[in-house]
Amino acid sequence: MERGSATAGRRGATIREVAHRAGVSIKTVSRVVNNEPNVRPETRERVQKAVSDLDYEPLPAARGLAGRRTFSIGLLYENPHEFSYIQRLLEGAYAACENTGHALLLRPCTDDLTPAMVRQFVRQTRVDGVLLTAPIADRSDLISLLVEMGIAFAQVSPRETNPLWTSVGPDDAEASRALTDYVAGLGHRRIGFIKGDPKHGASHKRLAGHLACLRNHGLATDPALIVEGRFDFDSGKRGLDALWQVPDPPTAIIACNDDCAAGVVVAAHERGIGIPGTLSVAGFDDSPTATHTWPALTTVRQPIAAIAFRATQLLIANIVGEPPRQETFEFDLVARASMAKPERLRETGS
Amino acid sequence: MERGSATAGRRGATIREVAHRAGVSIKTVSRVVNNEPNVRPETRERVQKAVSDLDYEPLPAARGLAGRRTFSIGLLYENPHEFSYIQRLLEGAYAACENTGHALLLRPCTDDLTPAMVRQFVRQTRVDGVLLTAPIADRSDLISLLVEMGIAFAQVSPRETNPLWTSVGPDDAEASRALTDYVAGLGHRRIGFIKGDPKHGASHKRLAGHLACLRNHGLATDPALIVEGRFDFDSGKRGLDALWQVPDPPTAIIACNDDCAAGVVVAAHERGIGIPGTLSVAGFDDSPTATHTWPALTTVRQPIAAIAFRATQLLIANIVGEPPRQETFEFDLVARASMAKPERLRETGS
DNA sequence: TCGCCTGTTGACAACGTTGTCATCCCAAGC
DNA sequence: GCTTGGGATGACAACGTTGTCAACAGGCGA
Repeated sequence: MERGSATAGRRGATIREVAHRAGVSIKTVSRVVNNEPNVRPETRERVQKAVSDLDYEPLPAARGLAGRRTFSIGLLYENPHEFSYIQRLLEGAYAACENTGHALLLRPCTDDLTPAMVRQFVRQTRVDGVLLTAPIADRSDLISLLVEMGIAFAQVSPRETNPLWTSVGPDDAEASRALTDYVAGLGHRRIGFIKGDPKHGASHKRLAGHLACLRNHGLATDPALIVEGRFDFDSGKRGLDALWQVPDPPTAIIACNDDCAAGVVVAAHERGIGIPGTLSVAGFDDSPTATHTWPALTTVRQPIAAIAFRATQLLIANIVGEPPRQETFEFDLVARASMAKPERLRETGS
Repeated sequence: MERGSATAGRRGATIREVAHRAGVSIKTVSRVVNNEPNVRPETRERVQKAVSDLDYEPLPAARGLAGRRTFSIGLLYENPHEFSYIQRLLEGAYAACENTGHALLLRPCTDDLTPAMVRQFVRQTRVDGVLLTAPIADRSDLISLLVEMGIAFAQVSPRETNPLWTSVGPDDAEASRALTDYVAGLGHRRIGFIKGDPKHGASHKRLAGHLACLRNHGLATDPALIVEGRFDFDSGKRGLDALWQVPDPPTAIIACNDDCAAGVVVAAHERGIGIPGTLSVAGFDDSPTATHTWPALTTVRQPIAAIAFRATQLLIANIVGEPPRQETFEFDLVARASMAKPERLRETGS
């Protein structure tokens, strides 16, 4: 029935527990943790061992209160008028936070976000909840970790929804179906499809929607017309190269997103393929890129900012005890000049 | 010599002072501030008046410590491999924060960030310092506010540096001079220039560098060749339209950034102007756009992430008492297919 | 009239850390 | 041997808020 070490369980060790284990006062632990001078190397080492043994991480709130420092800095920036996927995400999430007085802490990463990194982020910042954006939203290792840590989270555009967790996303399968339906409706019979990064749930849903729609139209699904890709410009160029080697090449290509579609457009220009005369092209997202190619891209607009806003709202609600919810957002088909009837039809049609 | 109201000065009112002024206990203030039930409407109103009179804002650290909630949520996201200006900024700033255990709090905004909004952000989050990114970096009203509040800040890519404040940015004037030098070196004599948004310091520095270089080359500076613009695609299209109406149109156009240059390229395509045959085009930034146009853009690469990283480092150093510093970063000229010798020269030259 | 319940309010103890200051110890200088 | 000084350490009081629980007032039914 000790004083300090009573709450060693879920909530993480306190400075008192570290001090007890190292056989020093809490002040000395504080000195070691803050790299202050005047601690015997031997003592320092002993404290450091206790710190790592107990996986101690100082509580920012306590530090801030006692030390009159928050260890946080603000980043003010002005969004340009047209902005990228991630900026739209931040915009929506920030707006939701602003309404409720919550702060938004970023954790950008490149490919290899490990559970250990997420764990450290959560332990260090002590955020109340976490927003998991695609493709991270589908990382089951991270989800298990958060569940285990008891941290609320919300998935933005996950591959699969789960009634246990809150998630918000576009209806990618339906959007893809609508786009393919539009393309087939123009008279295209051989439609190429460039897949997205398999890490993203959207890639699979868009492919599924596409295939389902082809079946509805009674069109054969030639496997040669479905090629690998990523959500970037280069994969679009490679995609066109691959599709143009097919004996009977497509008259239209649906790329996994606008950046990829832009790659198709540029690669087509390089080969002297007329757009939309010889080849029609479409993308997804209605990103700035979509109107910056020549000709401008037919695409599907997803309300990313609104999705992030809603996900953040639901996350905050979940933190204060509301049950998790799953929501889906509407999309808009945006027809532009990159997509037209196939040449044969146009010649005979009018 | 009262207990609670001794520190009413700089640091902001505490709950105790509000309670004293409203003639209630601190607990009742807490209830009102947190919208808890069971407070007489009359009492609630009295407290609210005291809150606004004293401009009271609860201290997040104290709240977090007492209430076991941080009122903050984390946003995890994966940067695509090529990313925009702001994403590069965030990337650099986050990396610097990560090294020191600081948290990064966002404050995105659209055009109209007022001092009141910044004040509220700082009061609410209690950040130790603020990163001011272009174009906000040049807002003297915001700078005065921060100085007055005693909040450390660092400017990223400001128009002017000041030995009193820390600032980090690219050498825009020199970069612009180098680019114009390169263009003139190819033999272009009539060079169009599309200005950037006048809110950005970079716009002025780039124009100044351009003009200085023209003088060096002994080229006349035809005012008709300098047109207004913004840092976006549409202003590039408008810029080309304007420059193409000049009696003796330019053989090369330098746009304020890559998005703008992309607009020039697309507008040129629409008019059937060959690039780089009839018209050469260059941009600034080496953004993803630069390689997504056809042909790819000659541009100047600025190490935005590195700049943001360094600015954040210096800001944190400044917070702990280091003197402010001003630093400038190197640039790289990136030559691509959108820029070549003017046609006349090429015909006679080889 | 007496309880009892419910709505309102406040006193006080956390919360986990850092700042301040006192104490102790040891080596160096006289 | 005694003093002095400084490095190492700890006791204790903040820091500003929320949670807990007790106290109190007033309305209502018995």
